[in-house]
Amino acid sequence: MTDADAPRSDVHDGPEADEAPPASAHAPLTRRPRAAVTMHEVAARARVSIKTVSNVINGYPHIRPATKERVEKAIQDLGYKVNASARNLRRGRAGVIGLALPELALPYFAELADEVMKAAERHGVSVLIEHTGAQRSREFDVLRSDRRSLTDGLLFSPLEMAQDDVGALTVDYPLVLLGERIFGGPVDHVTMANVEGARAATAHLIERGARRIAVVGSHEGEVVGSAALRLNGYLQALNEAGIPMDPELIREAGLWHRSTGAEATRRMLDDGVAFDAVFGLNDALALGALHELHQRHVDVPGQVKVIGFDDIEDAAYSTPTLSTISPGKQQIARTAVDFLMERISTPELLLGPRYVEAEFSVVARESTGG
Amino acid sequence: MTDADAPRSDVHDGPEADEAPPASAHAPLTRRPRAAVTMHEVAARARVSIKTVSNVINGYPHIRPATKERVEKAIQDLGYKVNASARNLRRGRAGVIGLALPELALPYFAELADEVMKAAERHGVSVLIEHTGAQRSREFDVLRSDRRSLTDGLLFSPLEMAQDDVGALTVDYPLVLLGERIFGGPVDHVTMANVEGARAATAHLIERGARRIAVVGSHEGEVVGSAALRLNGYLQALNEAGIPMDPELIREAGLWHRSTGAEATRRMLDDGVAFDAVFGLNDALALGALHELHQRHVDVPGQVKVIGFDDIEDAAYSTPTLSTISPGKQQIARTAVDFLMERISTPELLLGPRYVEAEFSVVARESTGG
DNA sequence: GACTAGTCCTACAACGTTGTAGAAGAGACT
DNA sequence: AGTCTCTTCTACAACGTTGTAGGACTAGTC
Repeated sequence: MTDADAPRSDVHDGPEADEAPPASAHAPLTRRPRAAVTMHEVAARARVSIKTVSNVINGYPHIRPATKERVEKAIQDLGYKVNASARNLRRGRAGVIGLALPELALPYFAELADEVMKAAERHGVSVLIEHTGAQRSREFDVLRSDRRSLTDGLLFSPLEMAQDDVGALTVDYPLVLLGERIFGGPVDHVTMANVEGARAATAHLIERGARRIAVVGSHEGEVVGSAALRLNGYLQALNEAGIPMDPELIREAGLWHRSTGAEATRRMLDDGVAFDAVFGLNDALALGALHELHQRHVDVPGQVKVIGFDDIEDAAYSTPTLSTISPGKQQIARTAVDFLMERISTPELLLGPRYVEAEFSVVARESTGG
Repeated sequence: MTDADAPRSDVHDGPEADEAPPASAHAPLTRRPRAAVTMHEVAARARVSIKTVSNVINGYPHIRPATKERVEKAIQDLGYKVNASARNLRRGRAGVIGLALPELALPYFAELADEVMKAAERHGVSVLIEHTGAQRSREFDVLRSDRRSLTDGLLFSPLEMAQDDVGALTVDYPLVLLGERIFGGPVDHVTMANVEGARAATAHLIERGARRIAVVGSHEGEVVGSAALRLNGYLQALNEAGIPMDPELIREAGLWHRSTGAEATRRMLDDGVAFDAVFGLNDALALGALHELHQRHVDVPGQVKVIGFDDIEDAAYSTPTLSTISPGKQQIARTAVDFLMERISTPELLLGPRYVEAEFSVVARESTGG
């Protein structure tokens, strides 16, 4: 049972370099620099065909235990790793999905990315993250980028594209849209219950006795988009409660950062507008408002109640802790990844675009006396 | 000038499926499901060899302008995109680097990832992010994962592996280590000036009059690691100022979250330990401390000054705003990516492991009286 | 008008894997 | 013994790209 006389069948097409230089004891310290082990080498060592190695790796059932062991040992010994490029080429699939979002430094997107990665892991795929930097042109670029061929599909969360750009969503790879910039496109769309969530946030403030509820973060003239939808929910709640809307209480903030939230609040205070609550259209804005109110020695929740939207982690640790709407990030991520993987694995199934709004909940914390 | 009679040279090995089914008028509405355009089809349309298409795409200089135009038009017409798997297989390079970190939901890592992606973009490569969830076993897994063949190299930021695990860093692909868990490994290492930064933070508190400076976030028994190094810097600063160290002021916190920072502070207050400053070993801890001090109506910076470490974005928007040490995240990211790309593109250059500490700065904000 | 030196293009053979087809042998049933 | 089925394995040909080698021109040189 020596190695030498084995009938090495499939060896002729293996790399010739594999033959040891005859009897010249080569310095074993010279580690071979970068020659990755291939199936051929494993096959030669285990004295099976390269296809059998492939079969072992892919869990093909009809393999004699002895053979399987021999192959597995050879894999161990040589430290073999499958070459993903070759496998992907052959299988026509990359095992990678793309996630395009504005910026990881924005907490909501970092947390979303986190959930997406966890969801992707359940499907055994990796995630390639791409930044758009919230630049319109880069959002278009991402859709047509060469990198698309590195991924089997894309989760796309635009922040600048608008309803008119719906045409750009017609692409020849699986695409799932996130967010609320575009509706009714030709693709699966997973989003949060913006209108209902905002209505609930506002209703929560009303329940706690607020009557002059300021909104921070509106976007003048917007029709869809988080700002418009959430403002809509706010107006619905006021209406339901029979509270008149006061335009002075609706404050613009282009970017939804703490700084802009603080600034909008500052202006409102400077304008002398009376209010007993602030609805920040996202948590960053609300935290900014909180910050400014504290600066001005306005008691929260005593004089002014504050609520946000998104339930980012910070909201639980601010001073005071921030009430907010939890939009179901995990459900969004899971649904989106499930949809995408479904499209990827059964492209022949030509079902129409699906639309899902995740379930939200009101998280009552100190900032609303909660 | 029809297409039909063109002498289609290189076509015999093109996909046979391309031939239309004989005269059966197939419903034109049935969009061809998923047959990506290949170079073969572009070549056939432009009536050149497939290699010429490749040459055009890769900017090979000796191509007649007319030919080039014809090829480019065909690419346009067919919407051709190169297949990354095939290219990578052939080139032996993926154009993707891995970034393994504990969790994106931790602000420091989200911001680091952001900077890494920007740095990667300058090199024209994509970033595949992997979570370790701060689990020791997963940190080992990441180093040996199958996914390594999807990437040309790895930026690795462990949080649980320790000095003893240095052996695991001997891998056969380019690897750059981040963080301060392991030193003196066989790989390039980029980190921040933990000791010096912590010393500066402590000195800053001393300058502002603090004498009983509590530390929140220590890790008992740790020798390397951010906790140990930063504690070390703290002790050095005390020593330089001739202030005796009081063990009661050094408070443990395993995880560096706001909640644990708040809790450690709470315990310290409950214990009745007197202190006039808190050095949170990271910003999250410091923000937690800030939160707890506020709950207990302790004035910051009046009664107690607080400083953190990392300069996460939140630090600038807390109430009061948090002084901190800015560790040079951008420099870290850029240096790490530069090192990695250098290793990837010139693997034959066997230079020894390099070690870089980024430059830090003290950011004085309200929490230390600004 | 033969040589050399480009220029522009093509054919072929890889890269490392997996799907398809099928061969060889063992066992089970006529 | 002959047929059938199942198990276990192998050979071959792809997947779509690019490096190598070289062929067919054109233009310049002596």
